[in-house]
Amino acid sequence: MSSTASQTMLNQSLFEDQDLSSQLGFFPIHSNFTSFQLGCNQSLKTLAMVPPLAADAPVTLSESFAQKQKEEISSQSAGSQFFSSQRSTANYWAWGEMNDTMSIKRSGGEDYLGVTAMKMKKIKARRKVREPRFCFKTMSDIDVLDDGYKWRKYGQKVVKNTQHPRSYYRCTQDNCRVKKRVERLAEDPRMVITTYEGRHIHSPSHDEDDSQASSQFTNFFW
DNA sequence: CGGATTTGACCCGCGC
DNA sequence: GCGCGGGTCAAATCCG
Repeated sequence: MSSTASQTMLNQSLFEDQDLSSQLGFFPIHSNFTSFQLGCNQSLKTLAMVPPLAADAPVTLSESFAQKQKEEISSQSAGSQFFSSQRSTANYWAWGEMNDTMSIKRSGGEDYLGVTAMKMKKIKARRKVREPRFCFKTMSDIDVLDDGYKWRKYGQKVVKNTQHPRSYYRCTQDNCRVKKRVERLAEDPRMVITTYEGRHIHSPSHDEDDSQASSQFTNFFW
């Protein structure tokens, strides 16, 4: 329960903090996902890459950097108010477009990715404001993961330099403009990349509508 | 028959 | 200004 709750918090903070300039807090690096990205307007950044394939796999990415970040963040542990203890995960390491606003924190043998602010690339002034986006990678045979919402496909496109098409979906709920796209990673077709854009104005609707008793999965991220 | 999917056309932002 | 490429539209088609 506590785990799910804070995962949801993470998700909400990603979406509500549209300019990504204020504190986003810490979140546990979860074993289900191999990467996180969040975006705003034109910018989409990789926040974290997880994990080594096996728990005992060697850490290949900038351990010294991670150590430095851990030390830095431990001196400003006030940020940990965002999330309390989480279930443990294996020994994952985070990396990404690291800058001084992102860090790794270890607490009780668990790893957290800290995002206190995002350094955005320069964003041109634009009239059209894109919805914030959230994207993750999963290893799955299934392209369209069941996330509790109902989607209608409205397009498919072959993107250059990839052999797998990208599919575009829209939430079927009236007035809900949430979109998602699904594609397979060119370098590793076992990986599915799912990108969500926007925020649902309603709760997940499965066929057998148990809206209140929604499972852990339905509110895992949104 | 109605809703979902397919798919080529169209749109539009961006870089050159 | 032009072409490229990604995103969307919508008519045709599929399917339960």
